[in-house]
Amino acid sequence: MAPRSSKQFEEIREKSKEKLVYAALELFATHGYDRVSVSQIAKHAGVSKGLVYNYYASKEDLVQAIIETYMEVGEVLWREIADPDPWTMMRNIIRATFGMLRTQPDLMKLLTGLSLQMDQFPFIKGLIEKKAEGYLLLAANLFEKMGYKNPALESRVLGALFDGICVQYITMGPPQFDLDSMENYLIEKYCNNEEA
Amino acid sequence: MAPRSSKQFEEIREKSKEKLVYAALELFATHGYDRVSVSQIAKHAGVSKGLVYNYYASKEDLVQAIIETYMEVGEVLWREIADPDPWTMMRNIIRATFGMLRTQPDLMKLLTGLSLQMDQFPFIKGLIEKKAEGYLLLAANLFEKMGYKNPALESRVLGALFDGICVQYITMGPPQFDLDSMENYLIEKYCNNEEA
Amino acid sequence: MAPRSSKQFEEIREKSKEKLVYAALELFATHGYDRVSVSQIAKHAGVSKGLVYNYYASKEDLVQAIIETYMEVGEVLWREIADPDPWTMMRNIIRATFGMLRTQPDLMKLLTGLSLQMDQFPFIKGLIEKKAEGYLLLAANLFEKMGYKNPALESRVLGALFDGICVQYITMGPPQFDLDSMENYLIEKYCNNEEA
Amino acid sequence: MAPRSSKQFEEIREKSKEKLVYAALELFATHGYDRVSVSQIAKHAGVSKGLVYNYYASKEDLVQAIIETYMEVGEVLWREIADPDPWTMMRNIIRATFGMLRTQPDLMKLLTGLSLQMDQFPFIKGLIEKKAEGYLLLAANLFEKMGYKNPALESRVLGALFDGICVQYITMGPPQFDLDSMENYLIEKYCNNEEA
DNA sequence: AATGAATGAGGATTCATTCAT
DNA sequence: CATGAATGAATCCTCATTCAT
Repeated sequence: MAPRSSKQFEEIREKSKEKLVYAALELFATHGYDRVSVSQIAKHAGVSKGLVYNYYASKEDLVQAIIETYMEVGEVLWREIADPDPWTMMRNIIRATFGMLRTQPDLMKLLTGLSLQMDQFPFIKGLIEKKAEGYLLLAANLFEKMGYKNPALESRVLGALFDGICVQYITMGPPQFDLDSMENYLIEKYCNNEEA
Repeated sequence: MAPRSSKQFEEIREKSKEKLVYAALELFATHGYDRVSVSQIAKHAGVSKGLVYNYYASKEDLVQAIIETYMEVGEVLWREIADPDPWTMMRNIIRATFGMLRTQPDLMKLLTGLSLQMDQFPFIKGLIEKKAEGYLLLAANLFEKMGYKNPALESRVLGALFDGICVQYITMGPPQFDLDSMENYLIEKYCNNEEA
Repeated sequence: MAPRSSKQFEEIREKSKEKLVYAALELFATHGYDRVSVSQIAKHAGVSKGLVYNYYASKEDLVQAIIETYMEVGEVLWREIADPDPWTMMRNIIRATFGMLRTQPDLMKLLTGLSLQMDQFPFIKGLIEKKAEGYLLLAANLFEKMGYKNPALESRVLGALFDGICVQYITMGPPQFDLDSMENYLIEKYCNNEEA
Repeated sequence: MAPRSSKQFEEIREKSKEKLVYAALELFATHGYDRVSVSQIAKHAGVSKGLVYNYYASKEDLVQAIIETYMEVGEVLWREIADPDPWTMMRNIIRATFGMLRTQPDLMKLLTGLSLQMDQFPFIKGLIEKKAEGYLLLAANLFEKMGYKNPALESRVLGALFDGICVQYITMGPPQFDLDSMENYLIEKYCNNEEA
């Protein structure tokens, strides 16, 4: 039997890792990090418990990998945001945020849960802080261009609103919480040139 | 030699329970329900592990007791809300909400964390749903009186904003997140008769 | 208030002890010594947990007291056994044995259970051995007078039969296991002069 | 480097389970189910505490497995019982019963102990009842063929005798309680064609 | 690369027992 | 005499992690 090429090995590795990351995200989001055992994850992913430790040094390492993996996926949405017109750019931001919620609800749920336990997960702390800072600067700048009186505060309000929508969407779910109307409302409110 | 009177016992009981509930709330809020052991709670409260089970049938029973205890405390703030003028009443609601956050940040943190695991804590589910429903009706009614076009949606937005403020205040803390300016902003925005 | 006389105290003591012993026997027999907690016993007896330790040094001390108390009660049945005629005396023994089962089923159940754990309850070991020895001598002597070929063996057989009846009566209970017909059968079989 | 084959795993599993079941039976029989901790069992078996739970969901699950395992072993003795001649068949039954006691004294002890706590161990209840019913029918039928006047009662008596012999053999042990002479006595008494 | 047997620290819970009043 | 609050050792069980194959 010819030895597998290293490329083949790489493929196998990636496939297993993907299965694991996906299964873990699903379980973590549904039941919470601490209520899910590594065994459960392995079983859900259809691999052996030991394999998890072939790829990830620890359970905590695994969450970190999950978050990095899926954040990356989500970040694509943020790349197309820039626009010379602040109202248009604001609309892009809102669209990206809601898009994130729609395409990655599990990731958002996991992140929200972990962010409440930041002292237990140091890597989360850094990540969240960096994101928040970036968003705040960006949004404040936009609000300023749009002529708002207190851009810093305004961007905080919008940030809080995004978080709140996330929490409610997570806890109440689609049937009761309607993302679409909320999104339209925000776009109408924040992206209308006449408002200023 | 005479046995203690039942009043004496009652006092002792209450004192111990208070110590426990207080210590547990603090730890749960800081580290999350699943990361705190009953031993840690007992040690933090300065009593023995076994005593916890003299008063609470289980760890879950304890959280429930915590929530009931401190909810009651917080609910006082909501009793003085009613007012014939909708703008005044809205201001009272905002004040009560922020008051809650200021006086019971630990409770809010605990509640937020648990609400993300509602399926694991059935009693939370009921509690949150009831609260949310009550708030939504009340706020929608108010917004209608204030002449808003879409009162139902508007009340959802404000609700999400409250949740978001809660999350941000919890995760970022007082130095970085300024409750006061946020409160003033909201009052100005929502409770100004001229807006309509 | 005049101090209670020591006689009154004695009466109170006896009443409490009786309540405890009775409650404990009932629970031990139903659920087994190790499955019953001192708290349960106290509650079942309607007294406080602490009182148990006023009267008995330990849980084990309590079982011992139970057994002694109720053995004494049962032993009355064995005092009237003697009779010059061996067939009559044998009938008296059988009657006494079945009487014991009928009047003290709980005691018998407790004893049977504990006798299987003799190494854990040393006092039981002594007690059982003494009883057995006494019975074996008595019965062998009787069987000899009645003309049986192998009185020692015969008395062992009857002893085993008594034990087995006890076990079956305990496990299957009155509706399915009929003590009366069994008793009559034994009397007919063993106490009939003509058999020899 | 290659993962073990499932056959290898099976062997390892079976070996560990056997060690556990054997160690547990020994301890349960000697000290009683409730007096033996899972740790003790693991230590006695020479494995870790955690391994017990790899194979058995709970301590109760373990007893059940023990009983099933060893019952099976014992039941071989009962397969060769059938015989057209009722006296011969009766002798086979007696032999099988005593054989059980001789080869599986620990199992018999465990079963006897648990049968006194049937309400705590539902699976025992079913098992015992089924066995008893089967035996009673079989024996009654035999006694009828042998011409006994009251076959049902007679089979109950013999059943009780078996139980009693079991209890006595268990509590007194081989030196004092002689199984052989008892067995011979019963065979002589019950399996002699002339008696009828 | 993949498996699952094995480990043991740690967690929730129970309970006999003590003791101040 | 009587109470029940308080203790902590011991128990059952879970689970992250290691490792031989």
